[in-house]
Amino acid sequence: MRIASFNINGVKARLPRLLEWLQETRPAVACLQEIKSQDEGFPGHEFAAIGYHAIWHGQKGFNGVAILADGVEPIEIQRGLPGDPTDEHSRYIEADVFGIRVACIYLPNGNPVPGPKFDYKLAWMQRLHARMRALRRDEVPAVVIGDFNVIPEDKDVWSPAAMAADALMQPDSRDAYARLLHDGWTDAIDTLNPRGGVWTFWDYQAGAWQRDHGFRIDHALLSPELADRLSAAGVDKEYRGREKASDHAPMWVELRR
DNA sequence: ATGACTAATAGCATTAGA
Repeated sequence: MRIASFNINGVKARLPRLLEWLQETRPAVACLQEIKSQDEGFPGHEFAAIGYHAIWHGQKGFNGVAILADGVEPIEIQRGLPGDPTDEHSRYIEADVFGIRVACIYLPNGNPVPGPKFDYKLAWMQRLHARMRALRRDEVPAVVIGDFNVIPEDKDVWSPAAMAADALMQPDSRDAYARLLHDGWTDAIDTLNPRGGVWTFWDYQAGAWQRDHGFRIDHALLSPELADRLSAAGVDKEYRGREKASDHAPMWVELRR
């Protein structure tokens, strides 16, 4: 069973690419980030027409997340990341699908550093840590998947020097990511590609795609109950090269039944 | 090199992304 994640950078702008990817790769669950749509503008009927049921948490202009499931209705557990009632960003949605707890996240970018956006990123990561500890306590098979906006190690970026000042690879960002893993979560792509060199994002600018100047910021973290079932993980890289592509490529994990 | 693209919203530029 495949669970996939795709930062689509606009659900309306990306709709043809998105439908194409769903039909060609047919993941059981597809988590979307940056739908950049209000709830009422989300094209749920387009996904229903090809057999996917969806739940979503939208917002005007930017952010926004969704969970699509092949042939079943996701059972929504949580909308919005708990821990700060003043946070109005739509960056978290969690559901039970096929007996698995699926948390779809769009972690704040945090640039520029330093500043209030970076502070928000680190605070958001603390709240995510608390939520993930709660998931571990419940001992449910769980996957936290999406755009983490963290380059975990130097092996996960084409040029550590070029990105050194970026929020995505500040020591504070990396430490916070490592703390998530310390509770027993498995970074699926990293576990199966320990030497690194796997990218999920290529900037639109400066010919980054053509030069393969990318990095890995989209991750799937598996609870111990699910890590035992991991059989493969990868990136659908070729979709980054298609017409009107997102700046992210889809990534996925394959789980044994 | 405070650059370069792209999407969304409201325009005839600005914000946000990473």
